[in-house]
Parts: sequence; structure tokens; C-alpha cells
Amino acid sequence: MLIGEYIHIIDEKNRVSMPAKFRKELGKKIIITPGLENCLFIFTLKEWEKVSKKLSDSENDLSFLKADQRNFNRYMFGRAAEVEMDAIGRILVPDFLKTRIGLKGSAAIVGVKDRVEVWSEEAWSENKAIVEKQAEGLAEKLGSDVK
Amino acid sequence: MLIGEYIHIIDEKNRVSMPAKFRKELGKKIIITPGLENCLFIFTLKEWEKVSKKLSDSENDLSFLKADQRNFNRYMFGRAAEVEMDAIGRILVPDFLKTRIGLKGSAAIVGVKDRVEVWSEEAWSENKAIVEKQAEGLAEKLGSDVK
DNA sequence: TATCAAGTGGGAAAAAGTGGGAAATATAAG
DNA sequence: CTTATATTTCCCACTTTTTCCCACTTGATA
Repeated sequence: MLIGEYIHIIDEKNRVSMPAKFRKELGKKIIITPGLENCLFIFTLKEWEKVSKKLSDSENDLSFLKADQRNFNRYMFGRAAEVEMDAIGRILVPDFLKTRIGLKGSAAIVGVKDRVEVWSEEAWSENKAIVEKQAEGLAEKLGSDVK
Repeated sequence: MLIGEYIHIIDEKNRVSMPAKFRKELGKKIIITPGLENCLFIFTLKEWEKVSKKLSDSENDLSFLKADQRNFNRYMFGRAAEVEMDAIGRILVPDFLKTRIGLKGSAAIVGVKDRVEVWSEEAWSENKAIVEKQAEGLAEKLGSDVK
């Protein structure tokens, strides 16, 4: 399972180290796409397989209008890139994705179960602050509900 | 069952000894996450399995299409870490969790049935004082009620 | 007092992360 | 088509962090 947050540098060559703890699960090749809320999504090839199948499945219950769905698919597929890690676990972030989330200097690499998210450090801490407030109610469940 | 409180030092390498009495039940690998009221939760892998299954929408492969779900998953998984005990029962507290609860110097390690909580010593004694007061009131109420 | 278990501290080795140069490839110009 | 220039890829080296191991201390026990 991909969990935890790591702050890594993105260098002048657009390289970012994947946390060592993620590497085995991610594999050599990964898919990177624009995400939601100003971050990027990274999927394993396997996970991407699932996701893309679901997204393009006309039987799905996404309750999108067709035009919306087409546009969303353009968004997800049109800007997805397959990237390969180098020998020491770094990936190359394509320029248009980097620009899209205003990435420079430090990036937050966050494991979210089956996917990895890439944030600019600032955006990540902002999002954290917001979510923390919202999540207090939910978090209560975490402590007491579970048996 | 995990019970009792222990005050242990967190050293400059962010290591904390798990109380000897907890070690067997916790196992070698544990999951540590932010908890409620400014403490950290430690779960066994088994317990974590339950918690995460229950709280994340794992039945839905496209849970990332829902904003609430996205943020909750970030909250759940993004700030969790799997850590392994060293040969003599210490764990490494990730920096971002240590910072979150203002941990330094001494930590209170508290068994709460099937999880362990980690507090900064000060926060723990404050919390204890509050709870104790509440408990007195509660007991009094119970005593006078039952007649 | 000797012994054992638990907790603490620290040095050395290994791993992870970062930076940069050289080789290979691609792009553009003549 | 060839040469020159820029970009990308590959590899090596440095630095920092993490991990592993050993030793000391304390307190309880026999």
C-alpha cells in the first residue's frame, strides 16, 4: 500500500526521486496524469489499466453527460504520460504537467493507497490544513467506530 | 490487550522504545497515523487493515472521482506510515508526524485496548487532568443518580 | 552482590537523495 | 546531406539520512 508523505526536490532537469518505499510497488514504468485539486496522479501500469477501463466504459454509472465524459477523458488520457524511472528511482516530470501545478523547488510526494500524488509543497500544506479541519468528524470514526 | 501508560524518551534520531509489554501484540511492523486530540495512533497491521477497509471506499475503483473521498483518502493514507521496529523494540517516528504533535524530549506511550497512542508528555498530562476532572463529575453524577 | 531485562545513546555501515558532466539522441541550419 | 546546436539520457560522485549493531545505565530480582 502506498502511504505517507515525502518532500523531495525537483531539480533543473525536472527530475524527482520517488520515495524508496514506493519504488517496489510502483514498478519501473508508471503513468503520470493531471490530477484533481492541483496535483498530479501517478498510477502503476496495472492500476492505470483498471482506471482507464472504467473511465472509458460507456456502461459505467459516472452520471456524466456524454460531452462531459468526453471532455473528462480528454483531460485524463490526452495528458497522461508513461514515464520510466531511472536507475536510482527518479522520474522525469513532463513540462506541461509541471507547469500545470506550479511545481518548482520542492514537491510533496504523497501515497494515497493505490496511487501517488505529486503536489507543490505549498499547495500540499494548504490542502492539508483545509482537510484537517473538515476531517475531524470523520477521524472520530477512526478511533471509536472500528472494531 | 494494550493497556497502561509509559513515559519514554524520543531521542535525536526520532526513536522511541515501545514498552516491552506491547511488543508481542504489536508485531514487527506497525502503522502510525495522526490521531485525535493531538496524539498519534499506532495500529497493528491487522487492525489497520480493518480500519482502512472500513473507512475508505475500497469497493469503488474510481473513488478519486469524488472530492470528499479524495480528501478523506489523503487524510487517511497520506499521513500514515508503515514502520518497522528495530531489534530492541524501538520505532522511528516520521518527522511530519513528530512535528504534528509537537513531540520532543519525552513521549507518553499509552495502550488503549487495540491501539497505542503517542503523546507529547505535556499534552498527555494536560489531557489526563481534564479527563480526570470530567470523570469525577461523572462518577458523582452516577453515584447520586443511582439511588 | 550478581544477574537479567528494559531503556538509552552513539558510532559505523549502508541506503537514499541530490547534483552535474559526458555520451547519445534529436533538432535546426547551412 | 552534413554540420552545428540543443536536448535528453545515462552514469558517476558527493552529501545526508537511515539502519544496524554494540555498549552503557538503571532498576528489579534472587
